[in-house]
Amino acid sequence: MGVLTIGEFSRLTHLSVRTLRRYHEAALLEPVVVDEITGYRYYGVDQIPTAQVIHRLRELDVPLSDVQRILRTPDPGVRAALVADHLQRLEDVLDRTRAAVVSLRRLLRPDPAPIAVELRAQSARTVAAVEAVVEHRDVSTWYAGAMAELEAAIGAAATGPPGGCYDNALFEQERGHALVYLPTDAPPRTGRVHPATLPAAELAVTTHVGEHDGVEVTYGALGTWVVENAMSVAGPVREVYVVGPRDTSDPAAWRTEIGWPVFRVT
Amino acid sequence: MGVLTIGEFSRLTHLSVRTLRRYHEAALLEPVVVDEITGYRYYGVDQIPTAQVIHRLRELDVPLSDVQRILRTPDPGVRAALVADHLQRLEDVLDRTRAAVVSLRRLLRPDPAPIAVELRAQSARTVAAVEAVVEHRDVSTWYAGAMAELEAAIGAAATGPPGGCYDNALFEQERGHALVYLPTDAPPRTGRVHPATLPAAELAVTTHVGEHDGVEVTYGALGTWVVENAMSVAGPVREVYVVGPRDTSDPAAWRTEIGWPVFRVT
DNA sequence: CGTGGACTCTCCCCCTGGGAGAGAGTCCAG
DNA sequence: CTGGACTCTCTCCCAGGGGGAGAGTCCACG
Repeated sequence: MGVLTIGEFSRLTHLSVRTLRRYHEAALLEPVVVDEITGYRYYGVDQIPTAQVIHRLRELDVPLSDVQRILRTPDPGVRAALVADHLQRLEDVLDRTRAAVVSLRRLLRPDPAPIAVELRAQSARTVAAVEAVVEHRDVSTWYAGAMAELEAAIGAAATGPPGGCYDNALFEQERGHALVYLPTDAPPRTGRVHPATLPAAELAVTTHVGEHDGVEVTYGALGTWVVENAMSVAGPVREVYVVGPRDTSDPAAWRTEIGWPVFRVT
Repeated sequence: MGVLTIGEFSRLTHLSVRTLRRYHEAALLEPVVVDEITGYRYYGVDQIPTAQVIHRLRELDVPLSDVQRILRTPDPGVRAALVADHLQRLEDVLDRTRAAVVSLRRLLRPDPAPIAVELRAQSARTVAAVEAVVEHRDVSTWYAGAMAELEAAIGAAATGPPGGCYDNALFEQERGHALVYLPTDAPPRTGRVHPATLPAAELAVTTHVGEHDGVEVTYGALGTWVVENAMSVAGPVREVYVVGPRDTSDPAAWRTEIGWPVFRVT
């Protein structure tokens, strides 16, 4: 009478018995009754909607811990916000997927267009910057926010195109230090914006043309050039968005200057 | 000279040292030289593009084994086909994601609209069918192909709307048996199309209105009804696409009849 | 009132694709 | 020649399950 064995509940919810046991263990979906002697789990019909919510969230790759947090939230408004948050994250994943596809297509094209590389002794410069340790997957969101803040603080007082400086760890591991800047004569200190000094460095510089998504391919070509010219790379890479979405909405016209700190090897 | 330690190669490719070691172990990306005494790995500059391809494929969640297959394929055409295959799979994932979002929104709506359920003693019927054991994620693709084949074989001779019969395992585990059919008087046997008999069953039937994506919610409601009426569910579920994309392109008008085999419990 | 088959329990090991750290060995520039 | 940076292998950990073994339980039918 309204009480179901795990097998019945499994059939009704399209969740496997094993998965239900795991959800019990994770305190995500607890049976209404657990027989103390036999250990048998018994579920109630009213748990079906909850099970379905879990099922859908899992299909969206929401971690179990976050599912739990969502379920434990009583306020429907807050709950909807949490879900919306995850949907936003899904959007980001989608963006990265698109970027990877673009890169991949470029990589599979048989013509490795030669690139022009220039060695440049970059002296130190002070700029208005926003910096943080960010997750790799959040970079694009973070960049948008940081750049908006910079634009608001500097705006027309910028003395050149924006740029960024990204730690290697950001690419290799899940998180790393990132800094974006706008050059200006008197960097203010408001909100996250503050003055920062980009240290002097010997840079190998090349220009990537087109959407930013395919930039990894150019990185590879630049790296190859560096090695073949008896040098090695170091330090955080630098990018200057010479022509970007600020300037034109046509991605094909975008130009990104990539600078990689190098040092001569014997 | 053109030979890089793992650390240098890591910096150039934006793959972590650990990951490079794993790719070596998996025979995905083997260093050009491995020092027999020290075990040090040394990579060549010419391996950078390969590393980048791996990196992008992994971002698209292509399993390492498939990455290996792609890399081992010498013919660029075949290779492009393999990649296209994975991009298709990505599309499917996207579809499922969309479906999950739709379901989720429906689930989070506070009004659980009551459903009309009818108990029906369905007698056995013979139909023209296509059946297979399919992966859950491939269901939609498979369905489209199977239904196209059925339409080609039966076409106007169909005596009713198409339907399907899906094993529980298809939902609970990763794969399961699926059957789609078109009713007709004299089922032919061509290609994958063959006559099949849907066994007699006592069905609890309800109608799901709207896109098929939200159907799981209706399943839950139907299951609840069944249990609350002192019955239990069994066997593979049956769906009849009473009004579907065959009939109108307006998803809001689609009607799917869901039939769940039931039996009375004492 | 048995009993047999279906169901369920727990426990352990497996998978993928990594991350973290220990402890020892190696490379090379100053 | 020495110290610091780098690299080696090894083991353990994570999520989110799948698979199976071996034992215990439930229940309908005879």
